Amino acid sequence: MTALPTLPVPTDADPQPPKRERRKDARPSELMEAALSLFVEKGFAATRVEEVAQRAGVSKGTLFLYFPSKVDLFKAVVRENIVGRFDEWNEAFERFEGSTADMVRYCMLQWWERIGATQASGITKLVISEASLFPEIANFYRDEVIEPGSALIRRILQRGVSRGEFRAIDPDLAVHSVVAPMIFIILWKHGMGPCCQLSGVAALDPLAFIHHQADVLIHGLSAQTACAPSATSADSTTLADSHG
Amino acid sequence: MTALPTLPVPTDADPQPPKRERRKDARPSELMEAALSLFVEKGFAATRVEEVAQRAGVSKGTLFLYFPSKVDLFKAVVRENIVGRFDEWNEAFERFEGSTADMVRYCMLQWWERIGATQASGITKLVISEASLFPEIANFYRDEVIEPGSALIRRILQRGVSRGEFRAIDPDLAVHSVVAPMIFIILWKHGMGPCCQLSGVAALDPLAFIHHQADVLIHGLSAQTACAPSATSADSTTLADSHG
Amino acid sequence: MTALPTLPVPTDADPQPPKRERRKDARPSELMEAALSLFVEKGFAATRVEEVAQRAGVSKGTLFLYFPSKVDLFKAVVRENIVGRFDEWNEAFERFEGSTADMVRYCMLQWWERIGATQASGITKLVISEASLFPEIANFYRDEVIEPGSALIRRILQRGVSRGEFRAIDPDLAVHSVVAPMIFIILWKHGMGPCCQLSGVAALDPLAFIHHQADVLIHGLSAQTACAPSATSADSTTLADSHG
Amino acid sequence: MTALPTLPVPTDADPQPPKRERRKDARPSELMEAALSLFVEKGFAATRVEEVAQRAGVSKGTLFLYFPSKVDLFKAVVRENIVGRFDEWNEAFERFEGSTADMVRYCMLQWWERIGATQASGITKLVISEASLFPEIANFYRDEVIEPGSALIRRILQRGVSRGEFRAIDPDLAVHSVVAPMIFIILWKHGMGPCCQLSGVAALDPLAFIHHQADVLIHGLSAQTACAPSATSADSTTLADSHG
DNA sequence: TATGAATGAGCCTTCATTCAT
DNA sequence: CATGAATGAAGGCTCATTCAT
Repeated sequence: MTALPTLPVPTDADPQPPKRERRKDARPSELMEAALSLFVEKGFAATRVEEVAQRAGVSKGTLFLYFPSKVDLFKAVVRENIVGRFDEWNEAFERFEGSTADMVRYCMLQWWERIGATQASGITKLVISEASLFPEIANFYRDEVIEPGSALIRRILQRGVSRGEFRAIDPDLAVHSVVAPMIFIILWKHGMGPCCQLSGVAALDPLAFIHHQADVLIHGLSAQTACAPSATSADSTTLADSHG
Repeated sequence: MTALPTLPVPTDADPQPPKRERRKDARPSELMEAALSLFVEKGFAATRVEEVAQRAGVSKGTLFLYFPSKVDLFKAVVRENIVGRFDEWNEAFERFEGSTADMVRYCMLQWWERIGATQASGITKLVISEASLFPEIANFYRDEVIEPGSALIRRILQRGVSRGEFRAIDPDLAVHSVVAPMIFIILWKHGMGPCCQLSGVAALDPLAFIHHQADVLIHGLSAQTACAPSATSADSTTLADSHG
Repeated sequence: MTALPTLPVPTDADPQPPKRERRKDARPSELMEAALSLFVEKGFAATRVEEVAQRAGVSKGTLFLYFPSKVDLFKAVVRENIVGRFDEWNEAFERFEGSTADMVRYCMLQWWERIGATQASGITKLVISEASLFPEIANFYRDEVIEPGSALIRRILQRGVSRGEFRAIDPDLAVHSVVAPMIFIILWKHGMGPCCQLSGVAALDPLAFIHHQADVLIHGLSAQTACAPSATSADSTTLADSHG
Repeated sequence: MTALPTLPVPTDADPQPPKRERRKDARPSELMEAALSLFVEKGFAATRVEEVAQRAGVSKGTLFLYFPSKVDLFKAVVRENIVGRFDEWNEAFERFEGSTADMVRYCMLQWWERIGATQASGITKLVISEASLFPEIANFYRDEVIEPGSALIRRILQRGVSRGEFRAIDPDLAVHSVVAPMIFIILWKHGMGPCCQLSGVAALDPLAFIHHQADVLIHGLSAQTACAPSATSADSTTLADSHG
């Protein structure tokens, strides 16, 4: 501790002018990464391109060297983060030999690992939030993500029904039962979560919730249930209607 | 299940449009109504105050007579439309004598009738989408809606567990199982739905889905299930890991 | 001269903040007038909208209240200053009973009074200079100004030929002989003139030149010329060709 | 008229394009050539340096290796292309022994061949269009081209008057009568012509017009005219006034 | 010397907000 | 109170110019 280093200690205010680096290959992904986090955080309109450039460590002009416009940047971010993992998952589905219940749980966990827990989940939040402003994006997302994703889940559920593991539920409705918790997690993660401290009941541990939800779902779809809910269901519907 | 609240429900939208007789008392709410639909549709940033004024049938200047700024208008819209019906619903819960399964279903249907199917559902979409830009609003929403709502649902689920109707699930997690489909419905209704034609698997009939989801949920939570999912759960985790 | 006025002498730096005046009707023409002079002076691209607004005594935003874009402002300026005086002139032509020589001179002088000497002449300079950037404008100008103007002049010249006052010249070529000096005057007036002091031979007195040119033109077209230029013409052509 | 200058005229454009062998000596002129055509076509402001570089087959950076700035490039282009052939033409004038009428026609045709029909004519268009933005250029052009050119034409006309071939016109005014059609041709060629199809009366055949204009001019200036235009002139002025 | 990625000042345009009427 | 013309700060985008390679 006696001999203090006399090397010029870098002060907070960086004295050297920002080096003008030439890194053509790295720029687009750097910019998209910066854009992704800002878009997710603040929405499309409230994100300024200069801020994106700043976060990527380049100037405003550089951004426009790689993306013709802010909208194009947005589209690129969406495209980049939507990797068609459905082929891979479809293949896994074909080879899978265990119970459909296991398959459902496996699917949800995989989704969490590959999508939910990553930055890519921000895209979903983004698309849902800005859908009305970018119908083109929304349609693109529907075609590339929603439809194939739903189709895969539907096939899994259908398998369960066909093999007598699941009750004879409407697969089109059941698909949403699988998707809903995922959307829920994403929105909590990117919407309410970061900005207001959610404690107690409102707090959300994504992985725990996924496991729980898988349990509930599998139980709920299972053919081996003793109770007969149909009568109750009819009653409550009547009740509801009487109030409508 | 017998005694259902038949309180006179105040309809939100005044049926006769008072075009001629324009009381200034009505202005704020007319403006907020116009603002709500635009905010929900286009988000905060993309909504222009002039458009709000136009839709409310007044001039741009008049809007600022009632709301000091666009942000204040936004906050007022959210505050005004966040109606906690939880007192009413808590009361109904206390008086309810039927099965907890019925109560869960009843709850979800009521939510759909009173919130989900109305303009009020837009508020949720709004708050979730804009939460990061308005932490104050997010906190307010958490305190006024999320916390009391979650508490109510938690009490219902707890009742089921206590009375032996439901398995011994973690009520804090199960709450999300009830909320997730509602959030999902809202976001589909206000996000993807209006702007891109969702067909086939992706299409969503809210009421049908609520009924389906109630079935799945009640089955999934029911104590009368024969199968033991714990072992399966362990297996599938292993599977997931081996595949990851 | 003894009692000096003690009224507050307005200093150069206007102390009162620029009054916010409401003059909706006057704005467009004020803006177009300011724009005309600036466009003529500096060209379209080099003229900044802020400068136009400033010269018109309004803010930048106000300009866009009346003209959707800079291009639209430009188009409006052109349209506004292109007054079809051709109907009036055509009518005068029909009623004219004097010699065609008088008619030609009258035409040129009228042009100078009504167009050449006014701001409107700047439009021609503008259109010619920026034609390639605004083909739409150029076509518009051709249809609305060049074609009808040429047609009128052609009719006048044709009258001279028909009545034996003028030689049997090609009217289509002769039209340009009338137009060329006008264009020349305009370009000198708005191009070289204002920015470089032209003295001696290069100086240009528009009215004197018009009178002179009318003389030359009338003499040149006149049927009562003794000399025979055809032979000379042929010779010189041969000469020119031998050099080409 | 007999002895015409048969000097070997240096052709401007190198016929064989040296694509392969790119000497750096050629760069500046290649760049200026590219710049000239673009400046003429689109004006100074609307021409992008990158486009100039591209057309010259080099990169943007290279351009700035030879010209410090866009303005400097512009000035260089103008300076380089302003060729005063007045020494040559003055010499030809001294030696000329034919009629002044022939000399006038010869002059105009020579101008067309050497200037009007070549790229060089674009310079005039350029200078006139951009004069107000570049007063320095305008003054330079006046000194190098306008003044000597006018002086030459003035001497020719003066010769005609002195020898009794022409009437006693004001030579300073008559100079413009010679110049005006040339300016007119240039502006039509580079301004309206390329961007809007001019048909019928508005169409312009430069060479035919030059011949026609030479005829008219020579007739108009000729001393052998019988009619007395002065009285007519006075009348028409009165007419104009009474109509104005 | 030549390149072209990077820069940033400057421009057009929008829109929340103000204020004279 | 109501209006809507006027304002000006702010943001998207361009392009002349610089500089590391």
